Amino acid sequence: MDIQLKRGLLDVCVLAAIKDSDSYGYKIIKDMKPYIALSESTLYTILKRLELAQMLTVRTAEHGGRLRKYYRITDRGLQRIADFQNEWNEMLSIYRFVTKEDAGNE
Amino acid sequence: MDIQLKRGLLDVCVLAAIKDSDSYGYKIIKDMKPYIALSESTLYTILKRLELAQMLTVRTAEHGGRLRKYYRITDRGLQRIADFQNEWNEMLSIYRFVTKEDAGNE
DNA sequence: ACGCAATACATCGTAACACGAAGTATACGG
DNA sequence: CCGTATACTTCGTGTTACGATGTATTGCGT
Repeated sequence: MDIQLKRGLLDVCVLAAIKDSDSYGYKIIKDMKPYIALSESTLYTILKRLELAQMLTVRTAEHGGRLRKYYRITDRGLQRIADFQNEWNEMLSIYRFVTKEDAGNE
Repeated sequence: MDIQLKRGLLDVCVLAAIKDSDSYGYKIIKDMKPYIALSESTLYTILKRLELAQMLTVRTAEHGGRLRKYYRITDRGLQRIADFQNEWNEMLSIYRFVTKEDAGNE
């Protein structure tokens, strides 16, 4: 998928990936992979950005003798997902603009 | 609309704006405005990029004693629009991933 | 015991890109 | 003659996705 198109989707996708239950970096990448692939460096950048925007909180916990960072979505993060649904409607209107046939063309 | 979300849409929108008949900068901006707003500096950057990618051709013509650059879409540009329809399907699947309710939540 | 893949997170430099600001120049209405 | 619309251009900046690279631990096969 085109990298430019991904840009607006990635943040929301990461939020969606932790929406139902806390998750951590490696798992988020795996969960998102079937829908949208992203590299580790990208993910951790996004997670930091979302934390800064207070759309998620971080908690460090031990798992199998190793430290993991668990991410939990906040109300603000949930709101971001809700906002995305509105943006989707705008995108739909743009989609129709792009794909509309010339009048009298068919 | 979120700037990141716009990024993947702008190129295709500009192509769509000149698809049915040749157009020029100022008019393209006006035609797109109801769907997606963009500044002049952005538009001319995009037009240059699309020309480089051979998705449109440029022709300078006089109009009312003033020079105008008219842009015409090429086959490659039309193909880009067709490709966008496939990308849209990918986006739809991402949209469903983002907005799906937790199983057993309702 | 040793190596190697998988797990897990972090940092750095780069290139693409949208935008505001500012500039240039002409047409036209009041 | 002045302001607004038209029309295109250039420059600097901030955001961002990514590859490359590094660090460290677990667990499995042999």
